[in-house]
Amino acid sequence: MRTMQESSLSDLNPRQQEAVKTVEGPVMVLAGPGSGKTRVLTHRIAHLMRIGVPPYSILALTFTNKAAGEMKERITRLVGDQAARLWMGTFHSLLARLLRVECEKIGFQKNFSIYDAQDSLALIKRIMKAANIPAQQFNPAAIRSRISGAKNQSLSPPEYARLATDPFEEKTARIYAEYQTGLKRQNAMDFDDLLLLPLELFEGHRAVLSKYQDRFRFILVDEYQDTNRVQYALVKLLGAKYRNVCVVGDDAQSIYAFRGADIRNILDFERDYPDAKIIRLEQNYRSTKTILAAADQVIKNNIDQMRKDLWTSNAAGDLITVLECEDDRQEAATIVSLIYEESRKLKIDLSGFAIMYRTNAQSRTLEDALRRSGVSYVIVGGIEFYQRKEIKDVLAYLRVLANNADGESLLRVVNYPPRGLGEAALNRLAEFSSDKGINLLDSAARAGEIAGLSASAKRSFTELAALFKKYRGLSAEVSVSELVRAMIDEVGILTLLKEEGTPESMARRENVHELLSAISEYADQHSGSTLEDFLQEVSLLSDVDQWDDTHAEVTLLTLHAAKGLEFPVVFISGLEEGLLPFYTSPIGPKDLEEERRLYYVGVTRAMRKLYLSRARIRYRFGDVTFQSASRFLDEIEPSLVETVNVAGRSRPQRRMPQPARSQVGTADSDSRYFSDPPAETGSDFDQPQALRIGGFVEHEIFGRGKILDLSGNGETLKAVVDFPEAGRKNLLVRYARLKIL
DNA sequence: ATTAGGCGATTTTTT
DNA sequence: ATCGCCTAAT
Repeated sequence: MRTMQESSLSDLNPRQQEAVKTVEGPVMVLAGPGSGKTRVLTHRIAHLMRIGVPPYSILALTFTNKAAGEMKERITRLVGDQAARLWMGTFHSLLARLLRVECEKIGFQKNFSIYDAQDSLALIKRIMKAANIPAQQFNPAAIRSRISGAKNQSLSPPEYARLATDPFEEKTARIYAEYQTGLKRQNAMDFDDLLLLPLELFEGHRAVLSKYQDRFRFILVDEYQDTNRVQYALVKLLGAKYRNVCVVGDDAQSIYAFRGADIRNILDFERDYPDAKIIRLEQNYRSTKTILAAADQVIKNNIDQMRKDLWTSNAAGDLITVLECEDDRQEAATIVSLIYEESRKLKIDLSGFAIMYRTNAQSRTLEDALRRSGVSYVIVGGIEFYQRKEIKDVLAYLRVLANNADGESLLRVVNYPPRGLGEAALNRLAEFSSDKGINLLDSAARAGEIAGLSASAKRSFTELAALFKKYRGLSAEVSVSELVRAMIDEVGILTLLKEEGTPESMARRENVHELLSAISEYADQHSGSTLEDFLQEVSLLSDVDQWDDTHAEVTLLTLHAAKGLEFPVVFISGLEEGLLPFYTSPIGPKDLEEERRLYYVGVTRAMRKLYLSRARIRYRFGDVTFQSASRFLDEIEPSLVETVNVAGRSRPQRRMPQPARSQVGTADSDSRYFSDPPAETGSDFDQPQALRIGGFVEHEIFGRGKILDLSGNGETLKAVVDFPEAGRKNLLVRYARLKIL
């Protein structure tokens, strides 16, 4: 859609124009996939500004920061630089911004920390340990997700406790209560609090609410189908005075019920605003007739939906191709060879291709095949930069610096680098801190008073506390990036990693350097910004936000991450019962419908060509499993589909057109797309790329090495490899990402 | 009392 | 690959 002109309203169809021009009063836009929803939103905002609405009176809530950034760019092209003053971003990031200003009214300090799921889980585990609740019996992760669920429905701990029926819920209720006080004590909020606390703020302080109601006279919400009840309540409150609320969404693309998204939000909109104008966008500009028809055949199996009649004037296009493969490796290899083929046929570069899957675990096999063939790719999500351990360690230091009360972050780094502070010493510290009612860092500063600590532990604690005090004092004098560099230098993380001297530690060191540059860059680009600003920004980055789509690379992503995106050619892999739809026990109708919507989202990402693939044998949870075809494959009429039985071919390479095996002169001679034929698994001698003792492999970090021994098989296959550079390593083949030479 | 190193379990989707 | 948990070494 980016290619379309954006300059004039006359390029919009009548429905879109209506959605743009109806600026007064409540509006709900039901926008089918590819119906130009983003264009409508950008034009609507530009239109508001053109008729004299100041940018800071417009609140535009998007699903990702990336979407907000792109939209801002497009609005800038329409109306100029004043677009920069729009309040546009995710619920989480805009409300975090609002809380920075207002949080003291609800008992937080402005420098509050934002805890991600990992931080929350650490806190929950700590609480459970202190309360002697066995983690084997009560899974901390399950408890965390229950607590999050409760918060998404804005149930307070006492309310949740009242509703608890079984022992698990009773335990959860108790932990939930302690969790909330723990967060507050540490001046920290989790993701859910970023929504919930503003709601409490508005409900408890009508003057504050009134201020923001007057401020945000025009409210727009994108991806409305995936908002939860708290978000719904926030929009309702903020919009109550002027009622200029415009929500845009598609019930058929609601895929976050597991996270609290509530379809009632769409239905209740009509109830809350009986005079709401409902506008349907049903013309699709994205996909071929074939793809759109298939999508419609899929979604009409859902009973729970608002029917839409989507149509397109695009060409009929190619049939949808279903690939039936022997196993997951063959599936991956087939996809790779088809990418090669299609990119030549359609004359598009690798950025036009996406491979989608239901679970992150599926990416590994696909990555292997891509890497073997020298096809460059990016993964959206997975282990991203800001999730890496060394990055989180450095950020934890910065978070304590910004917010001394942040105990979770302090505990993360209290003994990294090793300072001789183990469990026993930390227990004493925690005890002291709760006795005195002061935070952990202040307790550390007074470690001398703590009975039962060794002299060396006392010294370590006070030195650590002094370190934070010193840099806190410096923060007024030097720039953020100087401050951070000096502190990390003194802490000695870089030296520690250097001394370790392994290739992994060198890579980690690189990452830390990269983080330091990122901070400098941020400080340069945002003059007057503080450490808190930077930390807030990185805490709220989503997977898609971190996706750099400027390179010619194949994109790998989950179906969830694919929302809002489009690609000329889409592969959806793993169309198997249990995987897509995903289930481990018999699936209920509600869950099945959500799985179907997820599938629908994937199908409707495709512009020109859609491939659906499945494998008969898949390695899952360390076992070989026999997979049957997904019921979703049967939901598309046979007339729209051609089925290729890759597995059944005696010589798969014969029919599946192959690029030359030698990587000589294709048109784009500098990119080596392909080096191996699709793997035929099952027999012993057809695996030239199999690991064998005495063979050579290459590891991303360790470099080249020789295989000394192999043991186990399948998921548990282990290899002993001698690397001249890095020494002898015991590797789990499944994770080591070895390239066979 | 702390730490390093080995072993087993673990994977639905995520702001 | 990473985490928690265990044991042996310091």
